[in-house]
Amino acid sequence: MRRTKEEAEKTRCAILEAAETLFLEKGVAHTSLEHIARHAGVTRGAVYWHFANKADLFNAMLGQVRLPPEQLAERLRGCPAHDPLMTLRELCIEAIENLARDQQKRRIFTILLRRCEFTEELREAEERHEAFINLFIALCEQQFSAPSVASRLHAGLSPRLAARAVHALIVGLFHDWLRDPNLFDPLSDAAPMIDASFRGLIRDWPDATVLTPD
Amino acid sequence: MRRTKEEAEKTRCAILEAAETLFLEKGVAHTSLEHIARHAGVTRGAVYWHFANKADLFNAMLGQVRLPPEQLAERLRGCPAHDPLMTLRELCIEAIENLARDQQKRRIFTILLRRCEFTEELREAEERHEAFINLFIALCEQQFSAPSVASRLHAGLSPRLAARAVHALIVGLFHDWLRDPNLFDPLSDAAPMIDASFRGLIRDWPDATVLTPD
DNA sequence: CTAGTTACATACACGAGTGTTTGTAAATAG
DNA sequence: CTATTTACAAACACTCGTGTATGTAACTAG
Repeated sequence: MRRTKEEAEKTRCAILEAAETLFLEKGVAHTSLEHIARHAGVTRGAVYWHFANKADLFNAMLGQVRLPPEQLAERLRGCPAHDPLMTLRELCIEAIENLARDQQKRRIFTILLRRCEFTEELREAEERHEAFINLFIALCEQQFSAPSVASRLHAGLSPRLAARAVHALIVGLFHDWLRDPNLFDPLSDAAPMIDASFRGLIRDWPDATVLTPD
Repeated sequence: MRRTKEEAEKTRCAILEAAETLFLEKGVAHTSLEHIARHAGVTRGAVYWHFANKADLFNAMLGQVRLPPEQLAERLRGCPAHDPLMTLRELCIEAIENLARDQQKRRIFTILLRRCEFTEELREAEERHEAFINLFIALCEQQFSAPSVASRLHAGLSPRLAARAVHALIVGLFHDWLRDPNLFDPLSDAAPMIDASFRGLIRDWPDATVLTPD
């Protein structure tokens, strides 16, 4: 019962969706291709037709969305040179808000953070993801290194350390919130928390009331 | 070739150590009890003698050390009521330093954060661990709720939010550093980063020079 | 209209992993 | 000194998962 091209594309999506659901539910290693196929209403034959193996399917799943590290790095790379800190601040807040808004991104990032073991077969995905993280940290450090910014760092802090601190906070917020979405509300709480972080790093960081007047 | 009691205890430890090594290296789900047994120089018979199954072995491995969330919660629960913030600050810094010093703790925490999928069989361990995290956050919030502290919070922040921010930073630092130990040096960098966080939360947080005069 | 291709389903071969059972030599209790 | 555990090793039975090979009906290009 051969399907038309668009029907084939639909089964491909169904397989990706089933993988997403089951990976999230039972973990990547504990989900077999048979599980995925059945959940998608097809057989393993279809899965092997569209994907080479589980790692390939995993990578395809990740490729569907831009995850926070990638998006942050991308947008930070092309950001205006003037007032680099404010841009960084807004990007961080947006990243958290976006994760809360985009359900699929949320599921996939949860899988990455809490539902998979980065063993040999998933090494490629891991390295790609870590590369974006490192890029973000580097760009972040670059923002803090601008002369107009570095001089405003609190005593005891270097641009390097400030960048690490910002990234750690974001990763921690992601991790915590994905574990328990009741811990805080990204839409209302992201800004004050990020601002608190910047305030601890930069000497004359403006008041929250100035940043969010309404 | 029956062993004496102390010899049996040694093989038990050898199995635990092998499990630790292999879990860290290849992930929990991707390590079989056969692997562990061989690495420990015994057969699966010995493993099944000392432990009921993989989950039991995993729990025993976790039970060997107090992980940061547990330790933080414990020490924070019995901390002196006066100057709660300084105590909290020092506990946070110590937690990061301890993780860097204690190799075993570091390996086991890495396994928990990056080398295991919390599926059904490991649910018990996960819930126990999360309980300590939630306890720490609650105690942390309690510190920020003390009248003498809450009034010093920056605008836009609640004790609740401050507690979440502190925990997120710590989790993020753990996560980042365990991923790449070159990102920063826990022994020298923990204090300035934690101080920066508190400075962003509390209005009159003292200078770094005051806290570390030498 | 038909040859070739596509999009799968089905079947097969194989290994790996688990849990259990049985065997056994040595330690230990009495 | 004998009986009974202990602390495993070895063997067994079973399931699950993978990868591949083969079958096949429908689509599609010419």
